[in-house]
Amino acid sequence: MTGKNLDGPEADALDLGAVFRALADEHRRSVMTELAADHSDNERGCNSFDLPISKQTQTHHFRVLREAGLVDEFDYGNRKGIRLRRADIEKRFPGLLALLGAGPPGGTAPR
Amino acid sequence: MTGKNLDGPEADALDLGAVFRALADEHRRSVMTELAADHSDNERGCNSFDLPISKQTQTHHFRVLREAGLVDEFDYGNRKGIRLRRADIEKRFPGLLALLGAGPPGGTAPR
DNA sequence: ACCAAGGTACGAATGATTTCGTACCTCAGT
DNA sequence: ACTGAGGTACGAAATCATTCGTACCTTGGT
Repeated sequence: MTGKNLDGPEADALDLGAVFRALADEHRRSVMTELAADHSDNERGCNSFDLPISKQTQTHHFRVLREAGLVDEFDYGNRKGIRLRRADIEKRFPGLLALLGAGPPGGTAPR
Repeated sequence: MTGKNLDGPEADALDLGAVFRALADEHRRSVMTELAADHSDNERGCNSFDLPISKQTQTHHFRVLREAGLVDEFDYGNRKGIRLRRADIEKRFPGLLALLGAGPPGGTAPR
């Protein structure tokens, strides 16, 4: 098989608490910010995020994102990919993804 | 004096991580949801939220909300009040407060 | 069949959060 | 001046999160 889907919650079942908890972590938020910024919404290799943490910890974080319903995860045994669940997120929490762009307290347009 | 203001971060300094961390807790989120729902934005007694936790713990939670920049806190020695920093929040993270209404996974209009 | 790269499972250590007990403070009313 | 309601400070217990070490699995290539 070319890719097995690991599933998270249904679109309507996304829980705001789980979502905020997922986005509270800096590493997970950086992943989500990158995903939200790229509007092509292509599947992306889990290795392509430059996370300064061990792979075991990365496994943990990607799992949290999936269980919060923020990404779909694809397991190729060898390699893994995730894809932003943009439509589901926008449907249930419109505007949430746009917030990720407001990132650093310096703002997008300093002064 | 009739009310001393305890201060949190400036409007431009609101940190997304701190905000998400603050909103990740169920009790704090319930407070914020109530505040966001009432558009009068009046100062509100800290006692008026029916939190099922001890007062020491409430002190802790209100402090977290203030330090995240989500509310202003007013100390009357005897009694305390908080007020939603709606304008500041909307300016820095537009749409965030609206998300709090999407609360329970049942949705606002179940079938 | 072997190896290397990427990933997971399990468990442990560390760190942060949540919670409350005890003690104390402040104002309003009596 | 006393009391009661509401709040805080400090500290401790318990719980949850983050992180990684070790061991193992899977796929692709040699």
